[in-house]
Amino acid sequence: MTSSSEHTGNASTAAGTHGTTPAKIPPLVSDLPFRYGAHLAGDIERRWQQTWSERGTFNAPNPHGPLSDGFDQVAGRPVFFVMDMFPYPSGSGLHVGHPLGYIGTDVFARYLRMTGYHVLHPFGYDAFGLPAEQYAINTGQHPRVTTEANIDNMRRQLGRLGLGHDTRREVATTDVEYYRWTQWIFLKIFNSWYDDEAGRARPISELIADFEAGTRAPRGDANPHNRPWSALRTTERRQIVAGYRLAFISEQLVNWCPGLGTVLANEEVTAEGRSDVGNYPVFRRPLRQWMMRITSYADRLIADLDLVDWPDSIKQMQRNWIGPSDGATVEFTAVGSDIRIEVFTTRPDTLAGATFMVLAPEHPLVDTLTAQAWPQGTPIAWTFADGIDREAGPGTGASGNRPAPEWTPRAAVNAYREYAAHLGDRQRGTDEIPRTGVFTGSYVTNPVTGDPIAVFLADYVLMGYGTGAIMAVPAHDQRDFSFARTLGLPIPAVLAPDEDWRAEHNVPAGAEPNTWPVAFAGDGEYLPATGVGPPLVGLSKPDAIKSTIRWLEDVGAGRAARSYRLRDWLFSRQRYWGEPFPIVFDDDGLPIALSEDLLPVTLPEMTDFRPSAMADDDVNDPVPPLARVADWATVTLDLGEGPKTYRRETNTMPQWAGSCWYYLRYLDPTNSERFVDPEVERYWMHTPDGPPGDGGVGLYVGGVEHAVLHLLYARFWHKVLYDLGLVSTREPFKKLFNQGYIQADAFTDGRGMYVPAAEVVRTAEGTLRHNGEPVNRRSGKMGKSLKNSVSPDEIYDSFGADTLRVYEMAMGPLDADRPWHTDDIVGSHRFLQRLWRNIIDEATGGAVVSDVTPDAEATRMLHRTILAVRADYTDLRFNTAVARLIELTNFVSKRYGASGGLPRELAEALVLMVAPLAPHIAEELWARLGHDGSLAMHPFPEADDSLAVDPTVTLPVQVNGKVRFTVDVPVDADEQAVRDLVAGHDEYARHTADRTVKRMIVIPGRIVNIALN
RNA sequence: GCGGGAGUGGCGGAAUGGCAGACGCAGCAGACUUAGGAUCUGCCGCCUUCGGGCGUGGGGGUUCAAGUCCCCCCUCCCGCACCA
Repeated sequence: MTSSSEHTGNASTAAGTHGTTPAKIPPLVSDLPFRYGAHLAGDIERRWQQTWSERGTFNAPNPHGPLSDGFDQVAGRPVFFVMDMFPYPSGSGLHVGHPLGYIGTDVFARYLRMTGYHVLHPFGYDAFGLPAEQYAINTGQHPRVTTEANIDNMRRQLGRLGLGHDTRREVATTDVEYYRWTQWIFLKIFNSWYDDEAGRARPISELIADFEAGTRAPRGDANPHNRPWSALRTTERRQIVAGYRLAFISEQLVNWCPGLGTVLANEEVTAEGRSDVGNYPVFRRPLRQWMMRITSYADRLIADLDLVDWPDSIKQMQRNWIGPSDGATVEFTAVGSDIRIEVFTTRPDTLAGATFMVLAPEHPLVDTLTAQAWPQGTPIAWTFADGIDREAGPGTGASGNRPAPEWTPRAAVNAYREYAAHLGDRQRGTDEIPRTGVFTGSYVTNPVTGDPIAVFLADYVLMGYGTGAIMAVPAHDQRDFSFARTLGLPIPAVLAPDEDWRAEHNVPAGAEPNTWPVAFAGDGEYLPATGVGPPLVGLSKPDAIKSTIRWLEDVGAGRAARSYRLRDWLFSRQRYWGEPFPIVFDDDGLPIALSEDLLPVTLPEMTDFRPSAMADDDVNDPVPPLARVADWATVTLDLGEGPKTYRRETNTMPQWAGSCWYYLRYLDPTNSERFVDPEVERYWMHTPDGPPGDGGVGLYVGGVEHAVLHLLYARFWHKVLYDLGLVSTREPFKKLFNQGYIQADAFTDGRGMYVPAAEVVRTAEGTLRHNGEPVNRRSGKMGKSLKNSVSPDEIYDSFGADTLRVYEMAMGPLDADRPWHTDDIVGSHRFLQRLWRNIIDEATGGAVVSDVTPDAEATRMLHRTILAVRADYTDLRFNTAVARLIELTNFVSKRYGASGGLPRELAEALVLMVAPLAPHIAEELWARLGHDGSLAMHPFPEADDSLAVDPTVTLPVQVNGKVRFTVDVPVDADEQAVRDLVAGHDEYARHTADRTVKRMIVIPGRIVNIALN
C-alpha cells in the first residue's frame, strides 16, 4: 500500500526560529557511567529487544491450532486485534515519518496488555505491485531480490523501535504460501454471482442449478442468443454464466498507461489524467480486461459505514466516491426504426424540456444509429462541432465552411470518436468548457412531447456512468445549455426561475430561456406543458419527479433507477510483479477456473520482466511479460475432460489484491488447509457484545491516502467472503484511525529544484543557503522527492529509540499532521533522563528508592495522573499522556530529588505508566527496581478516586466574568458556605463597592461568578 | 463548483460552556562550573500610568460565564470534480 501523493505547500507552517535542519547531533557523553544518554539507551534497547524476542513476549496464542501454545494463560481475557496498514518495502528505507502510526499502535497495544487484554498486534509487508517493480527495474535487479532486501532493511529499522509485534505472524503478500490464498479467494469471487433479490453474493453453482431447473431464466442482456437455457449450447451457457460472475472479463474503456505498460484502476489515476505511480500520461482506450463487480455492493458499502467507527471524513469520502444518485431511466425510440435508447436522468420531471439526446462517443449503439446521409436541413455546425480537426479532416471542403460530399455522418462520427479517444488530460475548469460534439443524423422521439429530437455524440457524456446516454434539457442543465448554445438547439423552459435567481443573473421575469446567461438548475414553478406527460403545475420538485416516474412506468417508457459514480474495479495489470490469475482459457476463449488443488499458480522466473514498451499511440493490445514465458503461458492439464492444452491468463492481479485480506491471514498465518481457521477468525474478529455480524479489527491505523483505494477494495472482498460464509463479520475494520503525516521543511534553489535539506545552513545574518546559494523554504510531507527525509537511524544513534517514540507521540494529536523539528527531540530525551535519574544512581547504576509513604500531595498527584493517563491512552491521546507523565516526573524530582530517593510506590507507578511509550527504559528501571521478568503484562496502575481529590480547592472568583481573586474552600463545602466565604473576602468588598450585586453564581468545586449591574 | 476539516504565544500544541496558553522547544536571568549544546532554580501572550486594559481569523448573537454553542464573513488544508 503505497502512498505517492506528496502534499506540499503551506510554507507558513514552519515560519519562525525553527526550521533549519541542524547538522547531525553527536551523542551526548558524560563521565557518569549510568547517565541516561544515547549510549546507555542503545545498550538497554538492544538487550530488551533481544529478551522480548527470545521469550516471545508479544506472541499472542490462538485458541487452537499451531500457534496455540500458552493459550490457557490468556483464555477468558477480552480480546483486541490492533493493526497497522502494512507498508510497501521501499528501497529508500524508512524516514522518521513512517513509524508514527506503528508507534501509536504499539503504545496502544502495550497499554491494552497491561490492562488485561489478550492483544494481537502483527505486522507484514505489501510487496507486490508497481512501486516494488519500478524500483527493481530502476536498480536493474529482480523484484524478488530487491523486495527481500528492502524487507530486511525495514525489519531492522523497525526492530530498533522495539515494536511489540507477534513476529511469528509476519506475512508478505509475495510469499507463495500467502498468494496461493489470494488466488484461492479470487476463485471464490470468480465462482460467485450477486443475487439482487437476496441482496448478497451466492455460489455460481446455485445460479447454474436454477437455470438447469428452469426456476430462473438468464437476464435478457446476458442472453443475446434469445433461446431458453435448455436450447443453448455449452459454450453459450458458459458465456451467459460468465456474464454473472463477480470477477469477469469485459471489453471496457480503460485507463491505459503506456509509460507503465499497463492499465490502471480509476482510483490509481489522478485528476490530471496521469498515473498515481510515476506520473505518466494515461489514455482511455477499450481493452478486454478483468473486472470485479464492486458496483453490486455499492448500496451495502454505503449502508454498512453505519456499522463502523471510522472518521466521518473517511466515511464521507467513501460515500462521495460511490456517489449514488437517484433518478430514472427513460427509453427513447428512434424515429424510423425500433431501436430503443435508454438514458439515465436525475430530473425526469424536466423530460418535456429534452430537446436533444447525447450519447457517449463509445456508446455501443452509435454505429447502428449513425445515418447514411445528413437529413435535409442539417445545420453545418452540427456536422463538425469544434474538436474535429478542420485542417486535416475531410469536412472542410473547398470553401472552408461547407461539408464536402464525402463528409457523411459516418465520417463525422468516426472523426469525432477518434478525437474523443485521444483526449488525454481531462480538461479542468470551473466555468465554461468548450462544448464539442457531432450529429449522428438520427432522431429519437421525446415520449412526452412526441417531438423528434436529434441524437448527438459528445465527450461530455461518459460511457462509464448511467447508461452512457442522456436526454439533454438545456434550460435546466448547464452542460446541456452550453451545448445547445454552441449548436443552436432550442432551449424551452419547464420551470420558471425563482426571483432570487433572476435577480442574481439579471434576468427579467418571463424572459426567453435562450436569453438566460446560464441554465436554471434550481427549484421553481412548473410551467404548463404541452404533450401527454403528467401534470406538474403546482408540484414540488420531489413530487414532480415521483409523478413523472409513475407516468413513465405506466406508459412503459421508464422506471425509477439509481446510478453510481463508482465503476467496476479493473482488476488486471500487464505487469510481472503480481499474483498470477488461477485461470486458463480453452479454444473458445472463455475463462476456466483452476481447481483448488492446482494452487498456487506460481510466478515463473524471468530475467527480463520489464513491461513491453509501447508508444502512446500504439493501438495494439499490450503483451504482458508473462505471455513471453512460452512454457508457462501454455499448459497441459486434465480439468475433467482429459489432458488438454490450455492458455494461461498472463495478466497479473493489481497491487491491491494482497492487501484486501491480509488481516485475515495474520490470524492463522501457517494454516495450509484454509486461508483462515473459522474458529480462530471468530475469536479475534468478533465483538463479544455486538449484534450478529458485527465486529472486525479492533483498531486499524494508517494513512488517509487509502480512503477510497485499499479501504474500499478490502471492504468489498470482505463482504463477498461474508456472503459466502467464510468470515463472521460484515465489515473488516471496526475502528479506523488515520494518523497524520510528518511534515518537514524542504528547500528549493533558484530554479525551483529541491536541494537536500540536511545540507542547508543558516548564515550569521539568518539567511538560508545551500552551497552558498540562497534557497526558499517550504513545507511538505517528509520524503525522498522533497529531499527532506530524516532517517530514524540518526535519531536512534543520537538519542535512542525510546526518545524517538516519546517525541513522535508528544508532538501532537496522532491524527494531525505535524512538522518535524530535530531540535525539539531533546525535550523528550530530557524527560527520560530525568525519569532515570530520579530512580537510578548515575554513578553506580543502582536503584535509589525509599520505603516512605508518599505525602498527601504526591499521592494526589499520582492518582490524578493515573486517571488522566488511562483516559488518554484509551482514547489514543498520547500527546497529553506524555505531558501528564512529564508533569508527574518533574513534580517528584522536585519533591524527592534532594532526599533519599523516590518512594517506591511512586517510582514503580511512574515506570509502569511510562512503559507503553518508552518500553525499553521502563523494563530496565523495572528490573533495577528488583523485579524479575518483563512488565509487558504487569497490571497498569489503578487510580483511587478518593485519593485523587484535594481536601481543599481554590475557587476562582469572577466579577462580571473576569477572575479577580480566589478563595480556598473545603472540597465538600456547600454552596451557602462558599457564598459566605466569598462575601466576607476583602477583595469582594473592593470589587463590589458602589455597585449592586445582581447575582452570585456558585458552581461548587468549579468557580464563582459575581454579576454586577 | 460540491463535500469534509482547520484557524489559539516566536514554534509544536493544552483546555466535560467554568482561572486561555498544560507539556515541550526556543528565549531571558541566575546557580554549579576550566567549559556547557549537561544539570538545577526562576521568568516567559500583548499593552500598562501597576489600578488595570486587551487577547483564541473577523463581525454579530445566546449565557452569570464562550476558544468551546448559534448566525454571517475571511483565510488555509484535504477529497471529488463534465457523474446527467
